[in-house]
Amino acid sequence: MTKGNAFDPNCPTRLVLDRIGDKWTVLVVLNLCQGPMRFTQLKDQIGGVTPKVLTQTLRAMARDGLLTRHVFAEVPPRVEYELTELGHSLRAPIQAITDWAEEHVLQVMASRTGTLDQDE
Amino acid sequence: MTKGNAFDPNCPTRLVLDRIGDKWTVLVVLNLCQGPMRFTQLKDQIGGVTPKVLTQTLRAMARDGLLTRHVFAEVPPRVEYELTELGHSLRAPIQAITDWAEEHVLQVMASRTGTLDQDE
DNA sequence: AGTAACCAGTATCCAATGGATACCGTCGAA
DNA sequence: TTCGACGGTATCCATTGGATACTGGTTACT
Repeated sequence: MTKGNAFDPNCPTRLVLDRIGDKWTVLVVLNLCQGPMRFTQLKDQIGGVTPKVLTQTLRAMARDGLLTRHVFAEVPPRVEYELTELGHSLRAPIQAITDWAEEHVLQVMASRTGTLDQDE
Repeated sequence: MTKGNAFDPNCPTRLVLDRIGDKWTVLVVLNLCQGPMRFTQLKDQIGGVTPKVLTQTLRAMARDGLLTRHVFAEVPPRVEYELTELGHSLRAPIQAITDWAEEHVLQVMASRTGTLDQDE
């Protein structure tokens, strides 16, 4: 459908782009690739995320069908988040982005600090 | 270097992730892939972006070495933005993301609206 | 002569978002 | 009895994003 006009703000692709463009979403996917995980575990893994924001992220991702939220009726409470098939399918493209980031971070940092002596 | 710990907030990969995770950055790259472009042209192509934000985005991208900003001493003024080699190298991973978005947007929308009758 | 348009932005203001911090209830362990 | 684990909320504030209006030099139009 309407290939390439993610430039149209009404294009649904933009909505999807907004979600997966989210910093935390990317990190959540990368974590959950390895299997289901609990809230606190996730929070500890992903440095710097506050519980509020993590909750928001997870809820939004669940709403979009990227992951499931499974509450166990236990005490202490246990909630597991697990990628859906859809969520798993995001892994490859996200990996492409993070690979790029890791590969080129030095160039970016060099450019950012005005050090223009990168010759790669 | 330190593969996989984009989870550490101090990891430079996070910084890069923040930039390329930016909605407008992605759209700018996609536009500039086809060749250099002027400010207004870019603004018109990318629906919904305000000049202030576009300026911010372009400046940040230039700072990070993703594109160059070429000012022509003409009147009316002309400023051309062009991807650097580094910027071009971002195309593939970004394309992977947008392709995913276009492929799965229906599933996401279906999940979002609660319509669970999506079966490919 | 006056005026409007072009271009690449600023300036200003307001709403939404992100993030820091503190707190909650339930239960078992010390 | 008080503490900690767990999975979050509640509250507050700073930063950001976005909408709208404006600038200035020149040329084209009326």
